[in-house]
Amino acid sequence: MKKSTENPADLSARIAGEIRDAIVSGRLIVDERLPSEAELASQFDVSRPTVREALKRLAAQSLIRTQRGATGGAFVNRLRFEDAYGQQITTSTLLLSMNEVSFDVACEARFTMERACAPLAAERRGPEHLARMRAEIERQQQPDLSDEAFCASDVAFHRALVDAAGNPVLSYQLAGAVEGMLPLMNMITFTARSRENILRLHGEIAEALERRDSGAVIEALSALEHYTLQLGQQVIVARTARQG
Amino acid sequence: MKKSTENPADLSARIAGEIRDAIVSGRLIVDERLPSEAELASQFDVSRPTVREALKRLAAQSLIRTQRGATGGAFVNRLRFEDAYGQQITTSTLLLSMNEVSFDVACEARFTMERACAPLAAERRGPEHLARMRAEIERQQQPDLSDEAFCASDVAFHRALVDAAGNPVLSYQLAGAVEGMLPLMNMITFTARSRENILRLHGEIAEALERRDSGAVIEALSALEHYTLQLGQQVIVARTARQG
DNA sequence: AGATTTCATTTGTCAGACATTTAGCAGCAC
DNA sequence: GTGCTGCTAAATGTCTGACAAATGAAATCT
Repeated sequence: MKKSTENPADLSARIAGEIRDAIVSGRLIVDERLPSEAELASQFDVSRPTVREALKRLAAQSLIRTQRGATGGAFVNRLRFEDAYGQQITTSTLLLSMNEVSFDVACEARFTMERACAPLAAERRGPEHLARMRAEIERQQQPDLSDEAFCASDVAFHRALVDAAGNPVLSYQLAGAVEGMLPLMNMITFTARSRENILRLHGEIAEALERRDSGAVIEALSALEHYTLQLGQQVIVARTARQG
Repeated sequence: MKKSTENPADLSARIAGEIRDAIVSGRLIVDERLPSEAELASQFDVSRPTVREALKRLAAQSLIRTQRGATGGAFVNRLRFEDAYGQQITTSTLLLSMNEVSFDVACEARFTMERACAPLAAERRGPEHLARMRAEIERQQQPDLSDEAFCASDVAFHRALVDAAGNPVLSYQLAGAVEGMLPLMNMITFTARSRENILRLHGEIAEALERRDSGAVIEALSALEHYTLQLGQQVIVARTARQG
């Protein structure tokens, strides 16, 4: 009952773990101030640099924030979605880029979840969501758009679709799944023809959402999944050829 | 173009950011060894403790691992799902427990994603998944089971369902959504009657999955969502009453 | 009373040292 | 030559002590 994690870890990791447990279990509540570094050092019977390493670990996970000065110190951070987004995206990106996950699997997961959002989005979408989607469609029509900008706009489009579901947890999960695929998507060369195909499907999605026709949204998303998979295959082939 | 993050941050945060960018962008590849702490200190023109704080930040995100000894050092870590799970669960748990997300919203997100797994699971489920689910159902029937153990078994049951979809990214996302709700679920007092209801639905899910009837799985999951929401409401009421 | 100064507290950073771990090499015995 | 032993060097882990910078609050002056 004394130490939650296994023994032979680094001191700073152990201390970070103990404080993390205290936060997650609720023994330390939001905005509560932790003891000063010197006090923690004496409590855990270690030096201040060791305590600092532990605190930096927690700061990296956005569990605490620090403040300098007389009334400063380390405070339990109220985890915000923006903070969680960043970590989620970093993690997803790495899982993909390190080949731990294939493009196909990531693609399937992404569109599976996105389709799951369709019924909610069809029910709850507001005019602002339609406007955002239409704006991105318009941008995607500009012929002098770079491939990277096209990808970014594509992400924004799907982001609007997911946000229309009105559930921040879904938005958060999808952010990782969609933006994590960005690096690979950015390797795709979008021909005029492929842009045309994508644009047509985006248009269908927007229209279906306006009609609150979730079935049509799902259908268009499935078509888009199939097409994205095709485009992704080309990148995979090119990449493995270069590596081999 | 020189520094990706804003200027007035801590040195250790800036250094961690630069190394993180190098990893995410692929300039540092998996299992590559970073320069020693002393070399990094001289490269960034800071002291070794500062470098160490930066490295601990990265270690907290499982981006690097360190090894002591002659050929030791910091190595770019191949991010594994197990590592990602832990962080995902911690993050989800905190988002919920800090009231940043309501139980209803989390519940909706969870079951929405879980239903999305149903078609894949119905198609790909193997005997081992059915066996795991049946084992958990059996455990849940034991009348002397504590509420916490019942919850844990419930999580394991749904975990098996999601794993049956055969997509590790979905498993990863759902792990956060489901296990993040555990602390709140653990506050529920499961009466004999509520256990009976849940067990019946679990049985329906397992049977439907065996028949590869995704429609029936989705139906049972929706019923379970509705019932979970009811149980959750009681907890919310109790909690706000205690706080107010 | 209000403005200014001083001060104590706390985090941020640095320098240097020692402990510990670990791989590789040299040397010795067989 | 082979195999074991011990040494050595390199690297991380930890400690001590110190100073810099920020910041709020108390003390002081006008």
